[in-house]
Amino acid sequence: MDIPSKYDAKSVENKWYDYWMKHGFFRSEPDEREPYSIVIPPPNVTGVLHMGHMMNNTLQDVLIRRARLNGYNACWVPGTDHAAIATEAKVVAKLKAEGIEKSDLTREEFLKHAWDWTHEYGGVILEQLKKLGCSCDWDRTKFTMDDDMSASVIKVFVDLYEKGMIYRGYRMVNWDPEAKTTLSDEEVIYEERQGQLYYLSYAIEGSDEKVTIATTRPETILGDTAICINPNDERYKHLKGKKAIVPLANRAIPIIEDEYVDVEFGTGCLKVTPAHDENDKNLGDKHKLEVIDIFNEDATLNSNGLHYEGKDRFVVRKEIVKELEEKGFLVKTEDHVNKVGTSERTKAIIEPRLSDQWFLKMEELVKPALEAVLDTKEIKLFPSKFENTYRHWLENIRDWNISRQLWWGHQIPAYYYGDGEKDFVVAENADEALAKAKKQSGNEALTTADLQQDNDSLDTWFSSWLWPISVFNGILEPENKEIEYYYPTNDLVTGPDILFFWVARMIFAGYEFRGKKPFSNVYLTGLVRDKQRRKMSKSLGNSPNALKLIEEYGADGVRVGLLLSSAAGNDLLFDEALCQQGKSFSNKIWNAFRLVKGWEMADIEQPEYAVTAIKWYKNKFQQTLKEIEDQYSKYRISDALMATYKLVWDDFCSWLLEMVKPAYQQPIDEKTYREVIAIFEDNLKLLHPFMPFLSEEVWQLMEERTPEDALIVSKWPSQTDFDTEIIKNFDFASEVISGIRTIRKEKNIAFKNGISLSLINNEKADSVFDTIIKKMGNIDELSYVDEKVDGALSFRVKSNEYFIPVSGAIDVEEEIGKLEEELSYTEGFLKSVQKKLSNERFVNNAPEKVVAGEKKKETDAIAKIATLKERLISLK
RNA sequence: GGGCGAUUAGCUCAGUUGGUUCAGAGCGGCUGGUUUACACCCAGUAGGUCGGGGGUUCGAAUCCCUCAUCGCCCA
Repeated sequence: MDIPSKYDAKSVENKWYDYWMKHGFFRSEPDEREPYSIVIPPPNVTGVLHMGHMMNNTLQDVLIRRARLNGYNACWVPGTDHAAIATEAKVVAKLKAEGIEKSDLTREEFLKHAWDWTHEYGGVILEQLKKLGCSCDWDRTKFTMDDDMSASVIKVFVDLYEKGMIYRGYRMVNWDPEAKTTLSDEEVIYEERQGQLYYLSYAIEGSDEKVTIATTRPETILGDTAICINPNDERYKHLKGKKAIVPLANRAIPIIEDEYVDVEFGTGCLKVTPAHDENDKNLGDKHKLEVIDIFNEDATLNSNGLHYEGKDRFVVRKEIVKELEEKGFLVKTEDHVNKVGTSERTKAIIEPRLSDQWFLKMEELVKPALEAVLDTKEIKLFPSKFENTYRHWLENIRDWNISRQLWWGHQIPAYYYGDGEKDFVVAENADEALAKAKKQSGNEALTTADLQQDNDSLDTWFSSWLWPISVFNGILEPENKEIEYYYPTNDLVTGPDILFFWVARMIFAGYEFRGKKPFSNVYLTGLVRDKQRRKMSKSLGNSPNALKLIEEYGADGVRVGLLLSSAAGNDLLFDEALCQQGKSFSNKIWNAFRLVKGWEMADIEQPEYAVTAIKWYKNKFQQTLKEIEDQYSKYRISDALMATYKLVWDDFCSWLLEMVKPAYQQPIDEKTYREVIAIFEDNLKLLHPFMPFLSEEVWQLMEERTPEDALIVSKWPSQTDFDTEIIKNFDFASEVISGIRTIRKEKNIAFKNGISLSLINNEKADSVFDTIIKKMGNIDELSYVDEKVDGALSFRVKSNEYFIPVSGAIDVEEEIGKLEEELSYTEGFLKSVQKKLSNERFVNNAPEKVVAGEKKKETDAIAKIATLKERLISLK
């Protein structure tokens, strides 16, 4: 068979993915095995794969493939999220481009467009995940707006309402004037902006006096309903009980007192606009102030805005400052940096706004969620540093505003039958609503036509917080076989940016609706950044095209590249060079396979070096496997990969294969061959979670396999005891080989020229690796001697001395120089050890083990110094 | 403004409860090497007063204090 020297990822990836799919290896159904389940963090249904997804899903695939190899019934549930604001915004923009305004459409018409859009672009991202090798159970693919998923959301809403946990309130909310909807606190991003502080002069009613206030938002003076001073502020005491006149509006407003006012800020005198500021609203409630809302829903001014009606808030800010200045109300302006809230999705500046919204009480939901993560550790966060952040958020949480003024999403199941504030019912459908409405109103004549369903829809997260339950239909049929089997799920892999949006809320939902945690472990990945530490984003254009990367480096190469430097919770500075490293690794494994595959077997005796080499590798493999298991258990996936990488590249390829390799064009004995193949197979199993395609390809090329024998469903190597002695002996031998190589290099002795080696075995080193030293160093003759060999080059490993005689004169001066350097270094080392040992307090206080270690160092150093000195004398 | 975390080799990071190797890895660098699996390779090698200062201890990258710089979360 002629195998190309370069691994060609493109030609094999689709082949194996189809094969795995065809044989249903990703499929999971409840059976007698122990389950291992993961639910995917559902990406935006119309989104495309970006680096964050790639990393996130690679990690999930590693976990799920490893679980599968470990004999679990592995189930990875894929799906997508309807992403209310983002998707609605895209559809609105698309319609606009076609000359259609959303306001010209009915809800039904708009939803039809939205569904068309979803069907056209929906699920592209899932196809991309397949290219990456993700082994999701695609038959389970869910969408947050599937009928059953929607029904779950509505049922939960009704339940919570009936429990008194959902209420309607007239509250200050975060208003996105661009999307014309409210946002939850978590969807607001605070940014520092350079602005100005305007000092405005208000006249005092019935006097010539004026008072100056400082504000960052001069346009809101039209909504002012009070001036507030601190009662402890001597400067303004005389104003108590008086009234001030709002400039331009000429309204008289009361001057109130409250300790809330910071006397240090501005002039120590505050204008109060209850309709447009959270703190002012609180003041207003406390002092029973009038509320004047000056904005429309798109943040243009309404009729309270006088002659500014219809103009945008920022246009008005400029114009009103000009007018105030012209009319003498503007005292001065100062530069001022302030934090403004912006919409996570539309980037619009958030306007605090009073409106009727739906809220979910948080107080009770938070308790079990805090306990599970911080006390019982029923749910573990990796890395644990996020526990602090989690605690802080949960302890300061406010009720969750769950209504959105959007059409794309789950419509709130509240039905109004009258104009009164309480003339509504909450029900799962119109029929039930009618029955409830009749009962509640006492009006038996009501018909469905009299009911008006709430126009708002629910926050996207109000559906995704149910995800681990609803994908198994655990809301509608709480005792079905699937939910009982797969829930709680095992691991969740997601970014820390949605720790609050999603993770915490799933924990709330899990305890509230199942009385159980939704998952046991949460692995929080870092954000993917570019080399300059900038977040990957479309606007910066610094996000590489995911599919192009796969094409260039192979899915396995990209997976390895992403995992190599992605310690949990640490940001990943993405560099394509890492994918190149992954690709090189693929090629390395490929070529190891080519080498082994090319060997001719013969009925010859197994050489001693091969016996030893294989014995060593088997122990080394076990040692590494133990390490890898430990790293997996701590979710240190990149460390597990690095350990695998070094095992395969260094120990397997560079050492084992070189050690057992037959001479050029010579056959290999059958026993060694079989053992190397078995070892190779075990390596492939360790590699499979990271590099599924390459490992399966090599596995299948090794021999004919039935589908049941495919690598993806093979058995993970089991752990056994291992002998550390042989590993130590090997390490010693490898230092000897290294010494030989160094001398060869320094003296320009080509490897093909055999040399002889003599040694004084002060260390009483085991001779078991001698045949290997001979082979790896191309040593013709290896002899044990008692005396120094004159006229030979030498090196030392611990206190052992090695001599390589060379033809012609050796450079005595150079040799002496080297020896002296080594001697002075060792003497310095001995001195520091002896200093420690002569310190009584050290000897008395340090543990015996440590003292013994130091004494051993002392003995070794003394022995080495002796050999060095003797050698020097013989040369001089 | 409040809270949390970080600062170790040119880069990205390990370093577990303070103590066996006078601090480790990968990448990159440098030097040499291609008839004999792989130059997407092999071999060898250099590189760090563990951010600064102080303290506790027989002993500190590790614990405490302080300063500096950076990041994240919240208001």
